[in-house]
Amino acid sequence: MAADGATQRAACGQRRVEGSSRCRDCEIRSRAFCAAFGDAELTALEAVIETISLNANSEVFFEGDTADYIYNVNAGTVKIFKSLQDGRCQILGFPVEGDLLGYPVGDSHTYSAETLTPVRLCRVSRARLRDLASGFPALESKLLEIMAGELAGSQAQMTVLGRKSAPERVASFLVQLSDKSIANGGTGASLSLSMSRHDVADFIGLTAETVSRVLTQLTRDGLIAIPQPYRVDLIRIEALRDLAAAEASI
Amino acid sequence: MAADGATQRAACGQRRVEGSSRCRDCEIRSRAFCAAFGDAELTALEAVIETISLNANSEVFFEGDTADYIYNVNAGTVKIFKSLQDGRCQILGFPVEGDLLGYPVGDSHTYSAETLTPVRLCRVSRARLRDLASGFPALESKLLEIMAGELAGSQAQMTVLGRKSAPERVASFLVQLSDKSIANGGTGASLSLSMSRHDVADFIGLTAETVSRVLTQLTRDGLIAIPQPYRVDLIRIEALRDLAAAEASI
DNA sequence: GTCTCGCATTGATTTGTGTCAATAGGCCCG
DNA sequence: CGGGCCTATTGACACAAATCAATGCGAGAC
Repeated sequence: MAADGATQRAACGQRRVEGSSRCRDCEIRSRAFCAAFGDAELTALEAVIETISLNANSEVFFEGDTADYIYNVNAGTVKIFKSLQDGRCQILGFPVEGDLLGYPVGDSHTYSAETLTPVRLCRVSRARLRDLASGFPALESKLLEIMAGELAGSQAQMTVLGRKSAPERVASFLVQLSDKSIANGGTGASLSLSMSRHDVADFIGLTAETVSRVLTQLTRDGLIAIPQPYRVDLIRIEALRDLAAAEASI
Repeated sequence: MAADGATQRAACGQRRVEGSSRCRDCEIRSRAFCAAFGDAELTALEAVIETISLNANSEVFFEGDTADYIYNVNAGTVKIFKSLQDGRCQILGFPVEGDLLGYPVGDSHTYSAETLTPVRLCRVSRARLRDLASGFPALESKLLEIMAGELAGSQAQMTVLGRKSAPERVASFLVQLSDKSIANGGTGASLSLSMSRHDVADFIGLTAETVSRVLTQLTRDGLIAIPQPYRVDLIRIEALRDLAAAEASI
């Protein structure tokens, strides 16, 4: 799903603001924060939302930037990350369609965001959203639900980063992608990665070489197959889950 | 670690419910989610809040438990953590007075919580809180703000766990404690730890031995002093900040 | 007072993962 | 079609932190 979009990239401006969008036709509305708005409120929402298209490998915002907008990913994959002085990088997540980008509170962005593939975003001014929210308590309720989900996700990832071995980390990553794919209607058995080995490594706290070695080993053990570098088939997914779930099964 | 608490539990009442509390006299109300309530609403709040006292080393709830309540720490220190099957443990944080325990959404707790010191908690039924919230949009707004702050904190910790060296991790931990102490009105130069070396290690993704070695080295280098095992004086705090802030200074 | 137990510290050694380096494959471009 | 570039893979080696082990210290029990 990643590479095909490259055609759109063409020679056009890296960031195209396409103006107001038709939220009532939006296919992912039910998965985004916009789900908080009923049909009646959609007109108000459409008035404050802009749609933006970005090429692959372009920045959305940097850590420390004033946070004037929040975004919703409409299509494509983004990486959000924190950088250290010497170039080390911790990737915090890979938001895809339906995911929120940027927090609804705070003055500035606490992480950087960069596209991995061509991406379509919805952008809303936070000031305007705040005005809207005063009339719709359901919005803050929805945002709260989203933030709580993200917090639980970060805490699971803290466990991966702080306490799991390299094979457990890679398995956790693959299972996570698989689950997300299933949630979006896929089978979860064949994954299309939109990020490099290096990005995977920066997400799970390893190096690209170690990720590569572990993937090779998992292939030898028959848990996965890698027909192309950016495609992973999960052959023995229960075994992968066992490896990933060093977690106590509550 | 859940096991040791079992001994103490027998002797004295492990959990004393002290009944409704007087929120208008509460000294930490401005730091807790209860700050969302104005003086007028305090009576309603007092009606649904219970105060609980716990000994050190007693569990508040376990990961997977049905989340009927959320809690606010009133006094003392708690640890929240996730356990792996083989006993590995990742501590997610050390909530202290003013901090929220448990999420306002979701069916069950996503982590376990255990006291490190004697603790006083406020407990609110989530169902009752939901009823209250329908009348006060400020509550969800406040909860949203709290969750966003916690999310930003987890993401900073992900960077510590995924990308920092042992000395950087220990320095990050000390600076974080110092900042929290300053925020609560202290000088931030002399810290009283309420957790063991082992707990520190489980928080920053090391072993107790490594934490001990790093602390010894920092002492030799004159950055800190350790008059007693549970007390740390930060002598050259700028140097500690430099070490911790491998972060790009935005 | 002495015994015991848990925790912190320190040392010796091992090991998992990082680092450095070389090779190979895919893709775009001229 | 060949050249350059980027990424993935693989190997050899180094090193940071884990593991294993021993000692010491302080608090509570009796």
